[in-house]
Amino acid sequence: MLEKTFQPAEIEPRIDSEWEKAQAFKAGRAASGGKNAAYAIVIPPPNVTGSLHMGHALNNTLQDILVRFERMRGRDVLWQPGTDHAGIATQMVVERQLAANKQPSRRELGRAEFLKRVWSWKEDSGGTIINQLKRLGASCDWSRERFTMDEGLSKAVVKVFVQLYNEGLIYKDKRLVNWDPKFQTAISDLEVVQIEKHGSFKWDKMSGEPFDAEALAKVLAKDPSGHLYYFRYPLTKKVAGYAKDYIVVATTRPETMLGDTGVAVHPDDERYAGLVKAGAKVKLPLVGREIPIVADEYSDPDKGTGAVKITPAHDFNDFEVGKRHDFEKINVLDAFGKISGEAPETYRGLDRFEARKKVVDDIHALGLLEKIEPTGHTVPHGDRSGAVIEPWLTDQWYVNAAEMAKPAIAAVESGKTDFVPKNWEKTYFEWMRNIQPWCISRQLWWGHQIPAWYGPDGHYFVAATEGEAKALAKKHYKKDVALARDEDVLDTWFSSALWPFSTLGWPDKTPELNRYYPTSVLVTGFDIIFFWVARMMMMGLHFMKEVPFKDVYIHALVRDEKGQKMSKSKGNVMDPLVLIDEFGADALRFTLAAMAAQGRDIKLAKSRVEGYRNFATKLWNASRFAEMNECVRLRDFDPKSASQTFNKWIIGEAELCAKTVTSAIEAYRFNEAALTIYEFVWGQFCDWYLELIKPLLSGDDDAAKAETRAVTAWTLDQILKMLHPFMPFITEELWAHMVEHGVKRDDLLCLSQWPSLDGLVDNEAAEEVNWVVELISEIRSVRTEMNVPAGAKIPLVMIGAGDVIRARVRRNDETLKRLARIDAIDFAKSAPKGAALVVAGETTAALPLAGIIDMAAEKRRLAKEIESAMSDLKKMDAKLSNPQFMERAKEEAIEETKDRKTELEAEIKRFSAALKRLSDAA
RNA sequence: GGGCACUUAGCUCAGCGGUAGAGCACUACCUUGACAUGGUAGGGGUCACAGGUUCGAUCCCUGUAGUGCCCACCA
Repeated sequence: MLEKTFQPAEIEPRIDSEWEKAQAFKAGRAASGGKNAAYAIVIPPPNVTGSLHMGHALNNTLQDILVRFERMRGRDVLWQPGTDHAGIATQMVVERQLAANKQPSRRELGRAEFLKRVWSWKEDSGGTIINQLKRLGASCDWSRERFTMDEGLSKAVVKVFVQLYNEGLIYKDKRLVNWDPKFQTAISDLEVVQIEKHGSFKWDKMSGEPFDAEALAKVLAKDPSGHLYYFRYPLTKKVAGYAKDYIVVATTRPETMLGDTGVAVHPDDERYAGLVKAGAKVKLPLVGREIPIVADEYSDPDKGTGAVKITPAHDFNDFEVGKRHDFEKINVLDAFGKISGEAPETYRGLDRFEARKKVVDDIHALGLLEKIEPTGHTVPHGDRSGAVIEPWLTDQWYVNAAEMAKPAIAAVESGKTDFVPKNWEKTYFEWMRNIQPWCISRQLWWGHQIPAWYGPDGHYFVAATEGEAKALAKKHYKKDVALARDEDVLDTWFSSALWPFSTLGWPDKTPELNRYYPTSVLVTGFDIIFFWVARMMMMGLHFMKEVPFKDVYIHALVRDEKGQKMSKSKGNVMDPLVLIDEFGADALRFTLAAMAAQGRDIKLAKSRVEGYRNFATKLWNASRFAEMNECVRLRDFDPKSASQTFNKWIIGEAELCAKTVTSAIEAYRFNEAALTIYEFVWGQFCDWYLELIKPLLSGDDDAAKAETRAVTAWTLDQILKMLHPFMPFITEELWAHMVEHGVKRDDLLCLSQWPSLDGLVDNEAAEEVNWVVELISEIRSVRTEMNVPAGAKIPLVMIGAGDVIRARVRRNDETLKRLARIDAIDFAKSAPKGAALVVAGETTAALPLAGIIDMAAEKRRLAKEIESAMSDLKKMDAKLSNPQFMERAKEEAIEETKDRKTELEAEIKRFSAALKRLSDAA
């Protein structure tokens, strides 16, 4: 016997271990067939440092639905799992742990020892998220778990790097990068987040406001906070036709002036034309360097003073301007964001923000601070470190992304890869068509070390192994030399970009690679379209000559604990594991699926999860009911053999449900699929079918009873199958449980066959059941309105019933009596006196309640019914009397309107007659 | 500055060219032999606003307002 309540915590681990024992999710189980039989998804590899958050829960629930669905459809499914080494994140975790344990720091340990610690951390605690995914029910082929830094994948990374280098698609360049002074590494454009800063302080020297050093210190204490500082740069000599002996430039980053090597004005800016023509120079305050004033289109006359200071080593635009005018690039910052040796001595070693204060202070002391204006601007921050990013001049490795993007763009244009929903293509194209070189080197230790070796003169050799590099070096130098390997590692996303083929064994020609590439679909959030999807497209097309996936399903984001969308104050930040503990994995999964409408963010309400947990309980109890009534499945039961109306009806409804669910999942409309099965289970199977058949199950018609039991069992089977992708645990449990009582099953539900039902819909049966349902509902409604006690049994009189209705009533006598709480059913030509009227479609009935019911209440009810019907009728009439509607509307729309009109008229007639009778009686 | 969404019941969200839906919350009644994590019956919405297209708009188009996100720029 099933327990009375469904206990997810009790069954989930057991079911999970059964799946594992059976190796149910192993790829290649299904009968082989051609390549079309293969269905593959690679998991977006979570960080090894990660723990399951709502985004993972959603992402993996959707993948699992697809994968379980296709597995049941007989496809050979591979869901490839694994984790990402997550360069910065992991290195940070371990460094923090060292600090917490008062152990030597990373630098004190040295690279080799530190990496040993990271690996040991990874072995000990790197796998938590995998177990959390299992708790969610993710049916990955766990035997194939990969890690981006395992041997095979590292081999792929090296091969890709070397080949791209040899093809000229990877190169080394000295240019400005986004430098993170906290981690002392370069990061890519994508890892920079812009944060708005707004200043508030305003001061203008020309206004004569007093402004002393103390006031200045207060302002500066708040920086960096969005102030624009205007500095006077004195001209080296007076220029005829230019009134002042200085030029004013503005900056939000005063400390960079130490690296200024020019001033630019617009060529058409007449204010400064004389200065440019005269070849004027300024003497850079605090530094003393003489720097030129040049004309450059970059300068915008409408911004600031129209004259802009140029710091080629610390600003992306200035870098370009500097290149055009051959300005010197003076690097005034070091890797830690401190002022470097190239700046005047008094500033050296100061932190950049301390230097900022001192520069402004000193400029002010020199009388060269013209004004301070508040301004709104965005400041780049590292997405991981939160530190203010500095554009910094360094040597880094780059991928020529623009070149590699071309086939990746073409593949989406031609539909080889489709985005679902389609509008994400636009985002993809927009970024891909404006793609910048991808900086792939990181000054970290944890990651794939770049396979480049340097000779004594700095000449470098890119090769898969040190041996090969040595051979190259020998050829170059004509002798053996000592080589030093590049210290840097690759951007984590570099290895992630190879994931769809590296996990399948590439560069070896494995059977898996042949069978499962390209994969069927990638399921991911839009936040990593650029980081990951685009790069997998580029790498996949380049190395496999085929797209990595046919579809990209982009789902909504469940805003995370950072709280931008999910605000902590509202208390709507939720931990999936807590929800699983409380309501079960099935309930959480079902909730996420039901809310996964395309193109919307998901904000989760806990009550929703609770509601779907109740749904699981409902299913559980329906199964209990089946069990109690010995509804055991028959071997080779043929649903077409059913003869009872209710049975024929539910079988047909099951078919309709299965068709809708199937097509919805195929189209990635998860919410539609989930809600369809929900409605079928609760709204039809439980609310009506199980109630309708109770008389049959307790009746004496043994044949009908046997059939009904078989149909109940059969329908429950279809339900368990259809629901399984959404709620794998409870369905698997119920499926297994039935084995004891029914036909023995050899297989797990997850390996059974998806319902493919056809030709089972019986319209006559459906019509009769709909009639029964409507009549019962109407009777109940009238009972409530007439305040008939819920337990009281009352008589029912069918008014003016023809043969069809009489037959129906006879067939459903017990059902009607039971569900509408009726004690006797009679037939009459007209309603007895003092009866309440029941109208169900074309059927009229009466509840003779003389003496029980409140006549005034019944009159009010009838009047209300008439009023509402009249109002609807008016609308129908308006339509039908509109010649343009009759002329242009669709045939069905007109028919529908006419039918409705007829219906309403009949209703009004009946209600009016009833009302008249009541009034006459009174 | 460019782009993409969103605005529907008290809350969280579906939906859709032709009688507005779900979950939760709410009201009344019901411990009826599957289920109180339940049952029955209800209440609650001028589908942000203004125009337009259409026989007909919550749905399509344009605009307005508000909200959110992405990209770029920022002297």
